[in-house]
Amino acid sequence: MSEKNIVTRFPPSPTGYLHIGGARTALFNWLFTRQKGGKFILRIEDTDENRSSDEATRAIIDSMEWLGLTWDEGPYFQSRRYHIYNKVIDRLLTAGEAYHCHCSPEDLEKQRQRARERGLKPKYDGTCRDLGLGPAPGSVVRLKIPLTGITSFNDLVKGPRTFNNEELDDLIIRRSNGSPTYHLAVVADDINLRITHVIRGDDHVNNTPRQILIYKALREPIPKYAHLPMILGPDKTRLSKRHGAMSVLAYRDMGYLPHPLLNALARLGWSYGDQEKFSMAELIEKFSLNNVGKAAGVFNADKLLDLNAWYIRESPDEFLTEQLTPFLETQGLSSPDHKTVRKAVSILKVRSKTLVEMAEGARFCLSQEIRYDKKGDDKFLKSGVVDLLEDLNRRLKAIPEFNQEALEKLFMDFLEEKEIKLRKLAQPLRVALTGKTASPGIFEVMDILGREKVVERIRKAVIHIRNKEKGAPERSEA
RNA sequence: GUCCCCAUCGUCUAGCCAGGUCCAGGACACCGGCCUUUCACGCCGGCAACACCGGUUCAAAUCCGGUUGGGGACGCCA
Repeated sequence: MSEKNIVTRFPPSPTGYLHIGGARTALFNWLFTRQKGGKFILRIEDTDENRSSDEATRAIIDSMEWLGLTWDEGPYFQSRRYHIYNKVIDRLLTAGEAYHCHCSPEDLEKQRQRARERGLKPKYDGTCRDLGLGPAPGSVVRLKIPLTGITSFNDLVKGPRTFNNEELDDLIIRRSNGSPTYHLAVVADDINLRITHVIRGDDHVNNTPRQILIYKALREPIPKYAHLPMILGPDKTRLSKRHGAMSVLAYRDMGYLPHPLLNALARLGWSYGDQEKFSMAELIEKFSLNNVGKAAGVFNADKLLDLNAWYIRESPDEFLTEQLTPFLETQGLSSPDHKTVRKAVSILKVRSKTLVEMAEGARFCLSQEIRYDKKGDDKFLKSGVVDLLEDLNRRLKAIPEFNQEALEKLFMDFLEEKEIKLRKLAQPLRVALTGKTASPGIFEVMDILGREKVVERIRKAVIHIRNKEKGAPERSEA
């Protein structure tokens, strides 16, 4: 098979948001396909009307778009393709590969119960298999699975797999309400869309022989399979809602960039020697199913955070400024002053692990009012620094140029004259200007605020200290 | 219960297929130190694993068997 003809698909069911497990499956399909120059298809498996929703579909598509996992065809919706499935089921019926079954759900439950009691695998006992029954209200269609023999395939991740057909039972392919079941719809669609490689979660390994048997009954070529190990929660159990923020959109809203998320996901299960960081181009170039591990893994949120911080540090200011905009808005800090935002980004990016943090960090220069942190207020805004601050303010008003270079010079002279260390002045000043004890460098802070705001905030801090002392006489120093 | 699969630091993993170069390497986290105007960044150092038991072999993280632990499948869900 020419690699150019490779076709893969990502088939989420819209029963909830896209979580990181699904995102990783999508990513691996996407990387594999982009590397080979093939076609990647998005297909929405919404045959379960009760559990599917438009919101979920929307969330999945938004997630894929945000991640940049572009698809070449689709999205196809299974709910609109019943004609395809019906045709396939009829073909199976006509060929004698499938049959009508009149057993009721209650009968089946009893059968399963009995099998369990005898220590056997619960499966359908084949009551209607050779009865030659026709369709009837409440009846279903089942596939005739070979009673003996084996079904095997070579998994691109896990190696050769072989299953005894005796372990399988005659699966239902058409429900009593006429709709196709999952296995039938998947196979019919994969045939229809000419899928060549099925890359999916580990939980489908045991489904694979059933699906292969449908292909065989149809005499259709069987695709190649690659089963990815599961992603587990921190408690090593299957990922679920109780594991907290696992939705792709939640990561977006927490201020993560798509690239580090993808990078982290890629390294969960796949590796390329000791390399940890990959550009998207490298990921596409270096990805290989051969290097996907077999063991399930736990998603390492700390590592993602570190990666995110690293990508923020490395990203161009302009790009980050753009990315930051929605986060400023949600914090009520939106500013038309693009230059200030960009300047803030440039000094904040080295100390922001997420865009949320960055937006928070930009507060001091985008908000008119600042509030003093209790801790910083108590510790640094004390009467002892009033003279210092007032003196400093006089000089700040007087210098001709208000920029970092001039400020550093002014401070050097000032500190020498007062015979104090910079830290002695920087911390109270930092609290006065930003409200916090931690911020970018004090000269950067002053530079970005500009003379007017700096002078004003120092003035306010002095007033604040005086009021404080007046209201509650200072206790003896500890 | 039945069947299938998996197993290296707390976590992600390299090494395993082609046994010796591994008293096991990297990353995150954590703990020290340096730098320093705070917070970060950066740099240096540290802690920490071959699940267990047998076998094969001159030699096993690597091959084989079993035990234990974990996961998955067994739906008219996907």
